[in-house]
Amino acid sequence: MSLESVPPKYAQLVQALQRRIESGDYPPGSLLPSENQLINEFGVSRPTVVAALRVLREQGWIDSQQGKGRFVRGRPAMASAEQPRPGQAYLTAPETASAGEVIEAAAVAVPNRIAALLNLAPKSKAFLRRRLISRDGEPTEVVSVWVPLELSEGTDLTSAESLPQGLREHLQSRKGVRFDHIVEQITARMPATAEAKQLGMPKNTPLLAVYGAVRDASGTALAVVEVLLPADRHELEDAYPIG
Amino acid sequence: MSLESVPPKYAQLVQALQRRIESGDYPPGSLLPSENQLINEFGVSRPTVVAALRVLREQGWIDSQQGKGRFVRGRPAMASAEQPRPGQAYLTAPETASAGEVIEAAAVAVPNRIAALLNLAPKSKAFLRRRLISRDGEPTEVVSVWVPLELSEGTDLTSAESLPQGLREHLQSRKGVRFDHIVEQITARMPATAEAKQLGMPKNTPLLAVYGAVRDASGTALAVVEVLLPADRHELEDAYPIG
DNA sequence: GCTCTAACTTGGTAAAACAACCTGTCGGGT
DNA sequence: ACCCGACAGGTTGTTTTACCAAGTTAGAGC
Repeated sequence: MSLESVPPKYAQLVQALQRRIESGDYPPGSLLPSENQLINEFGVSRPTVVAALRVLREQGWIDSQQGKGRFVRGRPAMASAEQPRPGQAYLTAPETASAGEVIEAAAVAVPNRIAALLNLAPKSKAFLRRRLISRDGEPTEVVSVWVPLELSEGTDLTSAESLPQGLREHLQSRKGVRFDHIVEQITARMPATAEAKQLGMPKNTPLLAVYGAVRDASGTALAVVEVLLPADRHELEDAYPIG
Repeated sequence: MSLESVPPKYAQLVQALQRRIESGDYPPGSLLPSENQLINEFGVSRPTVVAALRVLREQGWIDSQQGKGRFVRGRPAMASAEQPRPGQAYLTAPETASAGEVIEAAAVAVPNRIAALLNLAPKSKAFLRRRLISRDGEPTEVVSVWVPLELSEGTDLTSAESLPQGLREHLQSRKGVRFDHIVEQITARMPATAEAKQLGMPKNTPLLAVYGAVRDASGTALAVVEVLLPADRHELEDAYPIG
């Protein structure tokens, strides 16, 4: 039997048109062939053509205007720039992917900001796992993860060793929770003396602080990751389409 | 004549189902009525039902599984957090939407960072429009927009008055350029003495700086917006789905 | 208890029709 | 000659009917 399940026709059409746009066959700003032309050329029905063009429009490759036609926008610059957001890498990638040492792994009373993000009462406890990340032998970032106590039970988070598995996979397989989205807060403050010393930074330069609250689809907070970066050595970069 | 253009049927169905999910009529985890049930209840055809359910799935309201049915996930926590990103509001909304005064509007030599984002030679000139934004009578942010000289010609950017139109619409109608996406950089630094005075902030608290480079679909830089926020009074918040 | 089938589900394709919108052209009028 | 409206022909947007394919489940029959 043919195990090579062919992709649906509309998906093939999407790929064919993407190739033509990328190759310059359909340059940006030009008018795409009309629906009828595509029907004749590819030998498919109109719903199939429309389904393919809908995908392209939703992905940002083309614009459509009723009565005029569909215009090529070019390869969506976003598609390539899908690099992980600041804190996200530390949630999905295994700890062994980044050089660093675990400097704290225990249940502690949570700071106010973390309590708010986790929907916990102030001064209640949560499990904290904090690592000092190094690049080229120099300490560069402090990454902390707070997890509610009931979620940390039965996991390997207490280990002082680097986890060979990403936090996301670990919690998903052990506790059956599903990460859905992240609410991110970015702020800046001056470093405490101990922090400046840990990071080897001058104590008169600010610290960029990124807080990422991980939630499931219903909005329940599952974990909070905090990334502290010396602002003189790091920036946050990101790209997104305009509505 | 009836000016109240009715929304398409599939859009009405989307709204109806969203209301039922939000009201708890279709609780998260439950099975949505099958396509045939919805066809009978709403008196529409199957493609219409499928179109509505496709929108709901793409927006994250439901999950679908072939052979079993469609499961309610709940209101996507993202939908509400679709507020504009930090710098974006100043590009689309008219200046009159935010209280503030124009404190600079002239062609100036661009700083290095701006030159890099605009793909200009260092020390070349660009048009700068800078405003001091106030909330509740207190100055809170400095918003600067750099536009290449050739794009600023023939526009109202030189006016000291607040523009009644958004920068996006203005440049789009006057110069025919299309905003496509934004590359955003976030960093922190200490304020200059003049900046601290302008913003009425203590000079030992850091300044959050957001740089948004607006580009068209081909990646050509069209403008750069810089937002300066005192870190003790403002934070950046954002939400995004996990890949 | 086991298997197999029937009946359900969603996914995909085809053919047809109408509506809304844009852009020319061809008039008639000034 | 010029301007302006009507109109025809193109485009995309929406809706309907119909059929087949693939995955899941439950019950009939062994």
